[in-house]
Amino acid sequence: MTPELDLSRRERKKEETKERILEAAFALFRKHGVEATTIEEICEKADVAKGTFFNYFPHKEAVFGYLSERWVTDAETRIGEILEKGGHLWPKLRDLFIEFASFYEEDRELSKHMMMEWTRQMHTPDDPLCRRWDELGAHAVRQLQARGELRRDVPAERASQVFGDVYHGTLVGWLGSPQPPFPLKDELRKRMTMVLEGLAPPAKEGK
Amino acid sequence: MTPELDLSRRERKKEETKERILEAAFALFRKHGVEATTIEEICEKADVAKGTFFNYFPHKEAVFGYLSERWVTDAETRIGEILEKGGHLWPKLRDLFIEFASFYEEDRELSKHMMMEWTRQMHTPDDPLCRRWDELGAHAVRQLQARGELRRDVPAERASQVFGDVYHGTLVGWLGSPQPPFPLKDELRKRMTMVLEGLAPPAKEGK
DNA sequence: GTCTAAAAGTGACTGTGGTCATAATTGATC
DNA sequence: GATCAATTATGACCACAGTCACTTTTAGAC
Repeated sequence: MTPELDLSRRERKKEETKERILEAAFALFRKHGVEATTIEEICEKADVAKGTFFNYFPHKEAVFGYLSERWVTDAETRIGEILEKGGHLWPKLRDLFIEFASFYEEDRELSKHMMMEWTRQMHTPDDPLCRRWDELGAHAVRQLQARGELRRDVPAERASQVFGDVYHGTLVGWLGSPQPPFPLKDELRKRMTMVLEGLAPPAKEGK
Repeated sequence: MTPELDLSRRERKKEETKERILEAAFALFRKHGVEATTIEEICEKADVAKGTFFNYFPHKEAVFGYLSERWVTDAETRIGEILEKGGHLWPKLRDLFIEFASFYEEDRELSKHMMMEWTRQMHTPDDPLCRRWDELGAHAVRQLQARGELRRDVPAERASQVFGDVYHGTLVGWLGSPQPPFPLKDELRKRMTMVLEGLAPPAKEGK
């Protein structure tokens, strides 16, 4: 999770400072809420000057980019593992994404802010993280197509975007739904299945 | 567009003030950009005190809620008109939404902020505008189902949400795509068609 | 007209976000 | 060790967002 390997002292210190800021920020967010936490409080807890915070993050909510980054990295790893193995991909991919939803169920408020920040990043042309996410999705869809689990006549990018939109939209809808919210994982499964079935390849006689 | 009908003087003045603030805000947004415009500048141009601004909007970007409101109202009207008439609904609905995309093409920066604000509203439980939007979508889908243009075995709410997610996701993707962006309307048509075809009712022998 | 309560408007005030010139630290070179 | 350039840290500083106690306006009641 923290690849410190063989960095110079300077680089290590930099990592440490960033880590301290992140830890302080999330601890305070969880304790007092995101809105109620000021950057100065984060800095005090992390024992750095205010200016230092801005050397690492352009604004308070940008620390949520760290969560997105971890999220995407995890997804890359887990999807990579699934693609290596044989058998039907779809049920595994679907269940993986449903499993990932646990993260959102854990802390709604934090998740809302992470989502807002993710959306902000989406509005940034050529954001590297969004790029990675897009490529990951397209890659997965190409594999589904290669194994005959998805129609081959739709561009992988488009199909992947549609899946992503539905996944993302469901999460946002859930985060905004009044308490108690609808069952997230169940709804995710149903919507994703709905979309997949619409993109299923034409049935062949055999099997 | 401005239903002044028979309001008391007080109500008329209130409307006027709000209108002045909105006009001033959008004029400045277009001239100097949203970030660069301060609330104080908006107030000066609108000739109101700063406190007055906050009587109408909780923060600067909330003025974009006005655009969303108009957007949804327009959609309600236009969709209502379409539903009243006969014939195939889908091509008309699809073209309507594609036509609505013109709004986003007109001013990308403004659209980004409107989208961000819309997303923020989505995170607010029981936001009345989001409710209206949801109900409108579900209603339209129910009509599609009633006329046999969409499978009847999927809940209208779910299908509507999926359409909404894809529409919204495509717009966000377009707003964040590097210049020159991909052709928005073309992509919208293709993605929406893709989803609809996946939800088409099983073909009957006749026709 | 006067009186009153409620609504709308006001701007001085305050706390925070964010900047930037400067200081301190690092590691490479001699 | 001394010197230097590049990187990182600092906190005084300023502009702005947002609040709130107060003033003004409005629309009835009499």
